[in-house]
Amino acid sequence: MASQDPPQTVNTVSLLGQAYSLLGFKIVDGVVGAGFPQKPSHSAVFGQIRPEGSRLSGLARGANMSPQAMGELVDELEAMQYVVRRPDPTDRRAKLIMLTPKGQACIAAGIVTIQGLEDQITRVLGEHGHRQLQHLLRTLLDAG
Amino acid sequence: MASQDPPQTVNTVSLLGQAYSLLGFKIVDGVVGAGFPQKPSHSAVFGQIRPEGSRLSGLARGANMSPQAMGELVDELEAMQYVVRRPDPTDRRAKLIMLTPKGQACIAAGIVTIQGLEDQITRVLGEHGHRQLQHLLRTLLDAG
DNA sequence: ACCTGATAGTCAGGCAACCTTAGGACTTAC
DNA sequence: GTAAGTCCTAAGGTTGCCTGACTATCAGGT
Repeated sequence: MASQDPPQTVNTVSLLGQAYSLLGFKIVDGVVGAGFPQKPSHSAVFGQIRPEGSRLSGLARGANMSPQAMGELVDELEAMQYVVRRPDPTDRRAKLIMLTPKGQACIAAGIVTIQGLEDQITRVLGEHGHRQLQHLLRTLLDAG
Repeated sequence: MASQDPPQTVNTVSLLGQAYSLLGFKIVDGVVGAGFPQKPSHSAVFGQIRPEGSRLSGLARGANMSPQAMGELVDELEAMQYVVRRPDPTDRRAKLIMLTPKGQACIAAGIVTIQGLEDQITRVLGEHGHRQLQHLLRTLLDAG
């Protein structure tokens, strides 16, 4: 979403978008740079998959997308050997999406990358500023 | 970009993304609600077109996309009579994308909508909080 | 045991918003 | 006056999602 004001009067929404885009790419770059090739959309899986395994439909709901779209993401991650599909012992309709050791290492790299970014934000804004930013954003979201 | 932490430890990037997405949709909703149907991608044009007219290639650079993609957006806006293509008198290779009166009215509605949102943000965060949020985001972006 | 209705996953096809490659019209610099 | 660069367009591909239709399974009532 771009500004509809003259460029110098940048609005809050535009600032939010730029900051998000900047940091989002840095995360993927960091993880890819650590030797775990992936696409941005894959974080919809990595971001919420549980250690005991998650169901496709649950992942889809959590990422707010259709089960079909999530199925495609899982296909790709399975081909890259980050996850496997296993029959769910408690429900023969379902399959559990489970992380392989490689997938676990990828998530670990993601956590390291994100923590590094958070540290970087703290360095730029100061600890107080960083906390304040989070608080302001959360307040904004709660007011929705 | 989803969190790669457990859900309760939401990170800054995720917060930024949510806030951006929330507000971005509100802008388009506001303008559409004011009687100016359009797609979110069209704001890439409305957000930066100049009153004297802009060139396609300039708009494309400003929106960080290919001239071809921008051409398609302009095609759509032209079909909806928000803009017209006129030959640039100073360069016969180029065409100037110019707002029609309807396009100008649409931008005016956009400005009103954004101002309303900014006011809403101020109401939620307080004037001090809003200024602080902008300052923090700008600092973050400058540090790139 | 049987039918009904919901749920889990998959297959097929489609659409939006970008991209790259290629090329024709025109301008500017040497 | 030619070469190189810029402005736009045409054609086709990719990504990331969607809806619709289908099968297998489950859970509830009868």
